[in-house]
Amino acid sequence: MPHAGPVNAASSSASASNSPQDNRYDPTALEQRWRARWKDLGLDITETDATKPGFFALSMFPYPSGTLHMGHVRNYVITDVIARVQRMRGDSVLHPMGWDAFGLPAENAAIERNIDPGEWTDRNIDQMRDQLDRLGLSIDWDREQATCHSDYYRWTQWLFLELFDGGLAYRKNATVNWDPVDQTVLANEQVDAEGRSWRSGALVEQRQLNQWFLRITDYAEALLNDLDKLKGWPERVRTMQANWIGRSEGAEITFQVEGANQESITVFTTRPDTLSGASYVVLAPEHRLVPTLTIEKQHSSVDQFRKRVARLSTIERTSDDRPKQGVATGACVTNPLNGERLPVWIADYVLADYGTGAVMGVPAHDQRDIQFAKANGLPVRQVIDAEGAKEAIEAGKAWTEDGTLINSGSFDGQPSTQGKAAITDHGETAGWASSKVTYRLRDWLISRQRYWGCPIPIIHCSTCGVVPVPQDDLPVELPRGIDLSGKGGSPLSQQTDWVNVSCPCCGSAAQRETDTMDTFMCSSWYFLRFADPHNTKQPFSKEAVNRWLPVKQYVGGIEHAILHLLYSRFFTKALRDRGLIDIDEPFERLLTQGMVQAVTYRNPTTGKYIATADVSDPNDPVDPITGDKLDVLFEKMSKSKYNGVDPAAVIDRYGADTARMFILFKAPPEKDLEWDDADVEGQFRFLQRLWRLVESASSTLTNLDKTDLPTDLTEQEADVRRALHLAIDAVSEDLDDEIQLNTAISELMKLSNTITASEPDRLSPAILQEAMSGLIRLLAPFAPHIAEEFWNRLGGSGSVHQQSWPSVDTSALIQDTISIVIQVKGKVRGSMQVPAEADKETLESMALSSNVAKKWLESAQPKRVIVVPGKLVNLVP
RNA sequence: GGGUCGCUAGCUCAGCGGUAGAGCAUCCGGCUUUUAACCGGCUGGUCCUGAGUUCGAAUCUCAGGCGACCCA
Repeated sequence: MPHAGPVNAASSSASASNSPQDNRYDPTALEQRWRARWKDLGLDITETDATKPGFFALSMFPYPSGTLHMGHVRNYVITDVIARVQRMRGDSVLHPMGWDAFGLPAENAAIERNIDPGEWTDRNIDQMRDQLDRLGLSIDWDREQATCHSDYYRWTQWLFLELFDGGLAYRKNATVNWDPVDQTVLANEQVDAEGRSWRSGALVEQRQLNQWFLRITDYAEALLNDLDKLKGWPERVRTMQANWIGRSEGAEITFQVEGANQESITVFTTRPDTLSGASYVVLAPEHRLVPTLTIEKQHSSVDQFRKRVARLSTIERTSDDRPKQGVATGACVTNPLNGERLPVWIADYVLADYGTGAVMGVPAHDQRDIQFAKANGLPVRQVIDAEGAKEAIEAGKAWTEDGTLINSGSFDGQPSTQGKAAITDHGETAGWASSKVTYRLRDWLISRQRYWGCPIPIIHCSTCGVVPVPQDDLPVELPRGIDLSGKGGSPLSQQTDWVNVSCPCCGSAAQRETDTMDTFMCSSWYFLRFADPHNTKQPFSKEAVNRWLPVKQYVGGIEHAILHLLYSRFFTKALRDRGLIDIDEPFERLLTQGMVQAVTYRNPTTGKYIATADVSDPNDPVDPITGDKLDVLFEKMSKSKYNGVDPAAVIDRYGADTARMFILFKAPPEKDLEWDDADVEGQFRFLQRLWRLVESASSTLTNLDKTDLPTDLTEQEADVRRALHLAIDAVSEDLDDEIQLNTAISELMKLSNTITASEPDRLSPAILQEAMSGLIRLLAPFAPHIAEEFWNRLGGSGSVHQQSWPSVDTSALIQDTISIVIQVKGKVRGSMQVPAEADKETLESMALSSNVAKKWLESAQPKRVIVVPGKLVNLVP
């Protein structure tokens, strides 16, 4: 902040009652006072009145890092406005908060500073709860949950066992993503497009390990199809999920391997219509047949190649702009359609766990195949013809569009779209093909080789095998007070006292599972627990879930478009199939809020960021050391870019209401928001203007009770009423469907401008009462503290937050006389005042006799007159 | 390469066939011992470009440009 704040700290002795001498806006004292009052009144406690409609407003719960940042503030304030409005609209609102409290930062803090991760986390939770509280969020803290507390995670374990019982949790040996920095495996969703860990940013390696998975692929079809039901979700999130699931229709085709052994290779292809154009078959280097098929002479080059590929990430292997590499195995197969001999290669761009781990190479009609064929001297044969196809292929570009089959024997002349089914059917009859649907989605790898997570409730017994911990023995508590090094395998495996148990089945010596669960497991069901937070018999009752779920409005960051949102949808469907709940989608409406950004200064030569404080002239920023001109950018707030703004500092200076108003006004919720100190000041000034308006109104008003409106309104009074009801209409509109909190606030500004301009002391008390009562109620969800103060100063009864949302009186919108535009040939040339109910004929004759017509038509009769009642008259000469 | 979204005042955004609008900033004045704060007022627009539809286009259509995001 560049200069001292405007807040007068000396007047903080205000009491909860109206005090006339207290005429400065002092947010700090005022906000504390009202929050204490609300707490006493229990305003934020969830109503249990089952006759009211239930409304579940939920923010994505945070990781308790200990410090609240602006992104959190934006997230929770948006949800809070929605929750408060919905309460005023008469719903019973559930607005809870919790902590996604397992995870690596706690463990790393423990390793670096020798602090117990549990204590560290609890301390952070206390700090963050205090910080959140200062924002004036109407959160029901009685329902708070922390995923790292055993009264929560015992139910995470219980649900794991449910999934295990249903065959949805299983263990397998697989090639998995290994994060070398965090020393643990990761799910596919947790590796970004560049092959980096979503948390540590480290390049992920591949390892062969025995791990726990959840069978999310069983739900691939349902997760894809039900996206259509999610009308309240942003289109792009649905598209991202659909792409991630990656359904593709095609066929499996079996090629017989030549020679003595009876082996065959099955490939998956989405283009069975191009089978005649196959000029080779490629196996993933990891494919199980590679050792058997490779001929003697090729052994060493194949082995070398396999070792080299093992070091590459999936991204590196499949990226389009990288040359495709491979080696021949020396084996050959027969094309079942035309009997041709095709060589078998292995190549980096074929992945073992996608499809069958083998593909047919059709260079003319697949871009990666043509690159591979060109690099390795393999033939290219066109089998689909269309305008421009031949030329494209000759230019080295695969023709992937539809066309007509050629060079395909009896299938020649068929459209390729029909050819797909025709060739698959033919192969099905002959026994070498079958139609098949595959997905890009893989099963969810949930094992983590870390300490601070939910223990997987499994016991390994040498006689009984994998044995679930009996549900009555839950929770399997994490051992506390252990030594964490951060090196070498799962920390739990070194806790011999904890690991060694007797088998629940046979009683012989056995060992606990020492991996913990992916923290996304904990967050995949927390919304259900909020419905029934204190249940000690089960994770939640069906009745409670039916009362509150699905979440009516979910608010959070776009970064979870796939991760958390896909996992939670899967959990919901799996738990429904286990009979535990009745809903099949957890989140009815989703709002993905944009980032909070702030200005950064970067030296384009060195690439280094310069702190704002070190930039002497923001209009001409130069590097204080090198003197280079700096680039000015807006980027997400972060420590490394020196552009973070601490919410606590803003609240200290301006109060929570200003912070809320700013963050809501500055950009629509879905868009990125650029922090600007000047605009924060602007919001503070707006609240001060309201303060003065209330001051001046208080001389007229002694209470806000509704009284009868006068029958004859002055023009000014009619204007005020119209402004009020227009504002009610506009703000209400902004809260439905597409949530536009920024424009809602600008409507409040317009309304307050109109009331102020009309000189409140000249309005009759009933008009002023209606206007002020309406304005304050509209303001209440956005700036809850100051609105409460206003409500009380003007003698309103009870709390403003217990009032009903104002409703529109359409009669107030009607005007006696309105302004009508006169156009000549579509150009606006003037206007006239007419009675609101004037009909077309009247309007036409009035327009024709107007000065405007005389001036622009020059006494000529117009050929055509277009009259739009209430809007305009257009004279066309 | 494909898809989605966007381009309106210096900035952030409304408006989505019928007179281009808010907030902030700028500028000028008032108040003030000064600074800050506050008050009042005025500016400010090829609505990205081009073509089309229409009596009339920021708004609808097409083409292009630029930018963001997602996918390949």
